[in-house]
This record gives sequence, structure tokens and C-alpha cells, in this order.
Amino acid sequence: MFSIGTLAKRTGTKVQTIRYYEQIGLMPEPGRTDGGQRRYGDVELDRLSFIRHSRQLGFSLGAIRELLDLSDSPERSCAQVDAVAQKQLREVEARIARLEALRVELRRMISECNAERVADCRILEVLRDHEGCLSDHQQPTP
Amino acid sequence: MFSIGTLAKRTGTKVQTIRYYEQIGLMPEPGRTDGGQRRYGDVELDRLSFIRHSRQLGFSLGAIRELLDLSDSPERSCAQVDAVAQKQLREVEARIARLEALRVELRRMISECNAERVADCRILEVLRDHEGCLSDHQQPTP
DNA sequence: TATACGATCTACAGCAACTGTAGGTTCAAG
DNA sequence: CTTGAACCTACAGTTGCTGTAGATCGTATA
Ligand SMILES: [Zn+2]
Ligand SMILES: [Zn+2]
Ligand SMILES: [Zn+2]
Ligand SMILES: [Zn+2]
Repeated sequence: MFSIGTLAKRTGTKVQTIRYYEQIGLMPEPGRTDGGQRRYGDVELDRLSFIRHSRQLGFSLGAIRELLDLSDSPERSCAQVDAVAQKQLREVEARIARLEALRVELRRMISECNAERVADCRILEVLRDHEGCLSDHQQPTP
Repeated sequence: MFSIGTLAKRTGTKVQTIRYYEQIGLMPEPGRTDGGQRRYGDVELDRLSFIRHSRQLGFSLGAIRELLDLSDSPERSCAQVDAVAQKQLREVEARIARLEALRVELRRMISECNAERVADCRILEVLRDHEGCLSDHQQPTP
């Protein structure tokens, strides 16, 4: 049995983040000391490690909740788990595609600016007028 | 002179977003009708277009504020403008690098899973244990 | 055993950048 | 003059935390 601070250290999480996960029901309510302080065991350590690692791989808390629920049914097919991961992969790929388009535009506008004065700055020109762009980029970056 | 709805339509912005920009001082307080409704002109249209296009290129509202301020001094050197754009490019590149690392891990764990049962799912195994990963990925994706 | 002091407690505010809602008012077309 | 779409303010909610204040707890040391 160990304290929230120890759990935090062992998982590279902030104490408040752990309490936040508890608040939204992602971490279970742990036992308490007589004085009211949280006490954790290895089950909670594993669960939090899972959550943190999934976060590092970009999964949303919603997706992580789903994955945790699924892993409670070891006999079921893992097709749903795989689907969650596939979806995450597609999202990552979509974000990469968007960012690569941005990179092209940014590089171009930076390289085209040889001006000294703000009045002639190519960067500001492009920002004022999308005609100076190659790609579409409708939605502001998420 | 036109209404906030017209301005919204012409710039592809939501009405609330325009009011939000006004609230945080990114858009100026416009004139009003006798009844209290906002009325805009071409100056505001240009400014909002600039803001929206910059957002589409991933600039933060803080950066956009800086760019707008800089563009008010047409005689000054555009070095600062260029610096803001450079910084944005570096951020985009950093995000791409992080996402590409995630993509590798996700692809790998998906391809490695040939299990039928949740109990043997490779995806869950990797999520439980970072040892199954190739790259580091310390901070949860921003 | 007493004391000190770091760790923990609750509750709430704040971040970015919006989006959505409720309840009321105004504008403009017919 | 009526009607209804558009507008108004004010505030709550989104995601995933992070920071703060003021009080309490736990434990090592004297
Ligand atoms: Zn320039
Ligand atoms: Zn553009
Ligand atoms: Zn699987
Ligand atoms: Zn890993």
C-alpha cells in the first residue's frame, strides 16, 4: 500500500492528475487511511500505467476508458480493441497529413520573404490572402 | 456596413467566434446600430480574414495578436514577423515528428495482433508495457 | 511524546480556443 | 404592422489537465 505521491512518482503522473482521473471515473476510488489519505496497491499502479502509456500514444481518455472496459472481458474477441487502435492510427495519420500541408506552406512563405520592411513582408501577404497558398486548409488546426 | 452574420459568412467563421475574438481584444469593438447590433466594414473583414487564415496555418491566437501588432508598423523590419513564422514552422515540425513516432508504434502494434481473444491481444499488451515500444514518447500528445 | 514539516486533503479557478444554450430584443421583408 | 430570422448578453461546457488556498495528516527526529 502506498500513497498518491508514490503512485505519482512511479508512473510519472502529477498527483492532481490522478485525482482528476478518479473524479471522472477513470481510476477507481481507492481505500483510505483513518485520516482520509488515499492508499493504492499494484492493481491501481497497473491501471494508471496503462492509462499513461495510452495517453502517450495519443489515445483520448474516452478511448482509454473503452480499452479498459474491453480488457475486463478477456474471453471476448479483441476486434473492438483493434478497431479502437485503427481509429487512433487513422486520426494520427490525418493529423500528420494536415501538418505536412502546413509545413509546406510555412516553409514556402518563409523562403519567399526577402523583404526588409513589414510593408513588403511576404509572410504577412500570404496570411492576408489565401491565394498565395497551394493547399486548402479549411479547419483551424485541432 | 454589414452585420455579424454577414461577416461570419464571408469569412467562414461562427458568429460566436467573432464575439469571442472581440471579447479577448483580438477584434476591435465595432460600431452599433441604434438597437445595439454590431456593424462591420471592410477593415474588420480584412482583419478577421487574416486571423482565420493564420489559424488555418496553425498560429496561436497569441502569435496572431503579435503579427497583427507588427503589421501596424509597416516601416519596421519584418525580422520579428519572420521569427514568429519560423517558430511556428519549428512547432509544426516537432508535432509531425512526434506523430510520426506514434504512427510507427500504432502500426506495429496493430500488425502484431493476430489474436482472437482480448486476453492475448498484442495491442493491450503494448499499452500495458512500454517495453514493447521502439521509441520514447514521454509527454502525452499536446 | 511532542514538534516540525512535507505530503495530502477538498474545492475551486484557469488554460486554449472555441461551441452551445437560454431567454430576450431588433431588423427587415411582406 | 406583423412575423420570424437574426441578433443580443451571459454563462456553461468541451478536453485534459494544472495551479492555488487553506486546512489536515503522517512520520521522522529530538
Ligand atoms: Zn518578412
Ligand atoms: Zn491558405
Ligand atoms: Zn488484438
Ligand atoms: Zn511506449
